[in-house]
Amino acid sequence: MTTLKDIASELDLSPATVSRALNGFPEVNARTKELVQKTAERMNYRPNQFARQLVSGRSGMIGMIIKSTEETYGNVAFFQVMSGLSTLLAEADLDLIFQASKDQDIVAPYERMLKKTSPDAFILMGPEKNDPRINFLKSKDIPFVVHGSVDDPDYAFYDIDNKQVASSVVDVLCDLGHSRIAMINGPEPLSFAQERRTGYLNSMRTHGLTVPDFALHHGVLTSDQGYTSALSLLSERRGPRPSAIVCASTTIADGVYRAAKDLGLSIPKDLSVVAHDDAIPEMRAVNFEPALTVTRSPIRDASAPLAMAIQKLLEGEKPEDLQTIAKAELIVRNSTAPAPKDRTDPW
Amino acid sequence: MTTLKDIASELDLSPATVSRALNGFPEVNARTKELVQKTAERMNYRPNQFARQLVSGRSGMIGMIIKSTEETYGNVAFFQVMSGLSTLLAEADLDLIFQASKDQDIVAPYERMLKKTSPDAFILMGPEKNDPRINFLKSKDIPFVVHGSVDDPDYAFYDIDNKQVASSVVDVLCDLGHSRIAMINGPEPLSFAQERRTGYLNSMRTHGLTVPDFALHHGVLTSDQGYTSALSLLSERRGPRPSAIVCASTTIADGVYRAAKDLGLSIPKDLSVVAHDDAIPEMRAVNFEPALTVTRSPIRDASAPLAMAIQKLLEGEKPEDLQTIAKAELIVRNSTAPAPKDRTDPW
DNA sequence: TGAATAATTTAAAACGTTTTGAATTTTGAA
DNA sequence: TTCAAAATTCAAAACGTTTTAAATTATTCA
Repeated sequence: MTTLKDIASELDLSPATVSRALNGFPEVNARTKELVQKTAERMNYRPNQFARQLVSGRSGMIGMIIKSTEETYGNVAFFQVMSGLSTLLAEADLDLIFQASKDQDIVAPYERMLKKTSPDAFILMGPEKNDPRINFLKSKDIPFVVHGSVDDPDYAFYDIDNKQVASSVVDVLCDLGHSRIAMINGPEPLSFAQERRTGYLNSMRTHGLTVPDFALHHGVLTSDQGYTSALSLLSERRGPRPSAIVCASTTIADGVYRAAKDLGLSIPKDLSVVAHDDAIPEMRAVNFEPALTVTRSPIRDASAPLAMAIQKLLEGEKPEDLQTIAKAELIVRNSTAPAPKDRTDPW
Repeated sequence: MTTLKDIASELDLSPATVSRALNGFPEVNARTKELVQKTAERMNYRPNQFARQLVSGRSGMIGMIIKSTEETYGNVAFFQVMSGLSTLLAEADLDLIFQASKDQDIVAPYERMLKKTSPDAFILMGPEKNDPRINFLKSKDIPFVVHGSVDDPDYAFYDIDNKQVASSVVDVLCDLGHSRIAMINGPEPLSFAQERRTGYLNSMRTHGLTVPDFALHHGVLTSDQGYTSALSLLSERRGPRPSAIVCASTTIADGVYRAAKDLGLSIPKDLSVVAHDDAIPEMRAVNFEPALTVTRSPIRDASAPLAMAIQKLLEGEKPEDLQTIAKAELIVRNSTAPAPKDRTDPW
């Protein structure tokens, strides 16, 4: 291991000058700078990060913690973001520390990581209402960026406009004459699901439509969940069946398609289906039969704004100035059609 | 931030003693030890990891690098291992650094990470024949554990017995009277696929059976890949169709099921199907219709032996002594049956 | 040529631990 | 009591950078 001192004594310079030469400080003579760089190269010098961190107080690491669950969709989505993020951060010489935790106390792994590795910032996924992780990081004054948003946020975040996602879809369906529009939403505690519920309910109300309790389902984003919920919605046990279903994801829509098929219902003749499309590979809305109408916002698009926000935060920018809300794109395909003539009456 | 020195001067001790007291050295007086610990607690002392790393030369981090691709199956599998691993490593106070890389040069991200964060060891997934990453890490003398194995390994690894996976399945099918047994295998360059190919070919030969070129497919582990390959195998364009297909994963099997259905073939009456089951959630072999016969070895089972090997390596144990090969369990369900009477003749 | 100024380099401190080798205190036996 | 041995504590060095404040050298202008 060659050190700064080695180079210094080799060239009869002081470590200070060598340090400055290598870090591109302006006050060092052009000739010496070049000489130092050449020598460092020749002696195969690699700065010791530990020493650097000790004096700078910065680790150059970004923490990312997830609850370890068995839910593939969430993991795939998470992985997409994490992969993109790690690539972008690497360009800024930042590394990602990942931790899956089974801990009941969702703050504990943050404390542990902070003690152990002192990440310079965190990326936090899937915020919930009054999220203790957010409160914790605020109280410790650790910079963080949230994927998602909740509670009138004063922190840095990237999110899609989930209210718009839900309401735009309701608008489209109403224009087609639907009035019994059901929703199979994501997990209740998650903010995106709450936002979409609000958007959905608001838009329904605006159109003068009511929503009975049984028409709004919450659950994990799996095909089976979609199947079960759709079966319950379409069985007519609790009232006339919806003429349209709004799905939280393409996986949910997949289950809805299966249920419709099993019940002998044709999409879109008997039932219109719309979903939000996170653009997870291998669950492509275009490949559905019939092709699925969606609001689309690839989840991997989150990586760039999150990485950007992290870097700006580290440069000292204020969290409030690092909030991004993306609009989702509406793509009408073949899973939506005018409501069946005999089924336009509201609930 | 309270430091060792703060505690020392508070108690009129030397930093050395305080350090030893907190790290449980035996030569420190029991009373002082307790006193120091109490005071550290009271003053909310947190050792500075950077300083610690500087003197110990260890980062306490484990690197994990993956090629960023668009293939969900690979990602889900990877994620399973990584999640389990991070949880287990955390218990040993080790953190996982993750990096997805688009770099053409697959060694480059290792060099970068080594320079930047100096992980104490790496975990390497999906080894290929003559893998340059392995050579690189060996040349730099960095400890590493491989998930998978290749080239008569002299390094630490965890792998399942892939030859056995393939051959046991061929044995079962032969016992059922099958002689035209095709295989839809994983990506050609990956060692597990090569091992399974060898096991499959050997076992076929042992049973006196030949394998025409067109009966052995390589490709990514997706349902669509399974569908396409199965269609080609079952179309009889290149010869009589197989009476049994061996699949590299449950996702492949899913595609095979779809193809059989589309061609009006019944499983297992017309076609037997077997797969290897990594136990990825939401692709459950039991839920197939008919339930899928598999060799089973949950990919998450890799976490524990990998984590263990890492720790032992860091304790100085020799890589050659840290090799684990797990046998897969054969579970016969309803997707296998005796070969159709009129189709027992070999290719 | 000399003074003033600008450009470059330096020595030393700092970051907060761990560890080495020496020094001090305590204990036990004579 | 005294001395050797054991137990405990200490001062200082080491880890390899960055940064501050001072010192040196080079340049410019009169």
